[in-house]
Amino acid sequence: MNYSKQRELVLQTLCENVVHPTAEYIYDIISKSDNSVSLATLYRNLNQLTEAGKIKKIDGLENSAHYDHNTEEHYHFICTKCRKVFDIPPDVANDIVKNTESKTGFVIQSHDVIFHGLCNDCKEVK
Amino acid sequence: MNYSKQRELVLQTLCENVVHPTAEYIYDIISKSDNSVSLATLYRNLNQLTEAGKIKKIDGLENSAHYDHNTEEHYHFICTKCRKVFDIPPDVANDIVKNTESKTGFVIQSHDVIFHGLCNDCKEVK
DNA sequence: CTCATTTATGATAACAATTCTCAGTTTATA
DNA sequence: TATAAACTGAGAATTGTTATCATAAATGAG
Repeated sequence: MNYSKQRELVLQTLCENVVHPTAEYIYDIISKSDNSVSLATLYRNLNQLTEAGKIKKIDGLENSAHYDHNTEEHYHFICTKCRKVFDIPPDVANDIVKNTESKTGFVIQSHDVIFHGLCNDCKEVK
Repeated sequence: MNYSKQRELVLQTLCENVVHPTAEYIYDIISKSDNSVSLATLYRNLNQLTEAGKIKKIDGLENSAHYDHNTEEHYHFICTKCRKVFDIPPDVANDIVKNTESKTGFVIQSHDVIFHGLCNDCKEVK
C-alpha cells in the first residue's frame, strides 16, 4: 500500500471522531474542510484500511456500514431512540469464543456483538 | 394482518429451508414452483412477518439480509469459506445481557451475535 | 349472499449504498 | 529521472430494497 494524501485524511478524520461514522458522515466532514476526497476514493480507502486491519467496519447497524478507528476487541450498542452508537467492553461475554469453539468444533476467526436498546439519556424520557 | 396465499407461501418456504435464506433465494425457490410471488410482495411479506415476530431478520451477514424461521434466541455463525450459516445456541454467552445492562445502565431490547470462521467441513481442507 | 371497506398484489419506477471503469496523476524504485 | 505500480476523480453501473399505483382478493356487517 502506497502513501496517499487522501487515505491519510480519511484515517485521520475517522480517528478524530469518537462517534462511529458512516461513509457519508466522513464524506461530509472532509467536504467541509479545505481538502476533499471523492466518494469512490473514500469507499476504496475505507475498504483498504479495513482490509489492512487499521480500522474496523461495523455491519448490521441500520442500512449503511459504520467505521471504527478502535481495532481492539469490543462490541457495540445502538440506541433505538437517538441512534447513537456506544462501545461495549468485551468482558461482558468472557468465554464466548472458547465456549462456541468447544461446543461446535468450528474455528472462529472473528465475532461481532450488537446490542439494541435505550441508552442512559433516552431511557429516562418516556 | 389478513390471510394471503402469497404470505402463506413465503412463510412455508422459509420454514422448509433449514438454511438461512436471503430474499433472493426464497424468490428463486418459489419461482421454480407452480405458484409465484412478485419480488415486491416477497419483501413486503418478509418485513411484515418480521414485524409480527413470526420470523427473524438476520443483518450483518454479507450484503443482503437473511431470514430465519427460528425465532427463539440464538446466534449465527457464517463460514468464511462455504458461506453456509449455522445456528449457535445462546448459552455460549450466558449472562451477556445482564452483564451489559449492569455495566452500562442501558436497557437492552435485543442483541445479535455473529461469528465468522471455518465450519467443520471447511476447516479440514487446507 | 352482496356490497363496502380494508388489505394485499404485481409490475415497475425509484432509491440508497456501494462498487466499477477508465483516463489521467502520484508515488515508489531502479 | 524514467518506468512500473498504485492511486485518483467523475460518473456510470450494480445490488438490494422500498415506494407507487391501479387492480384484485379478503373480511365482515347487513
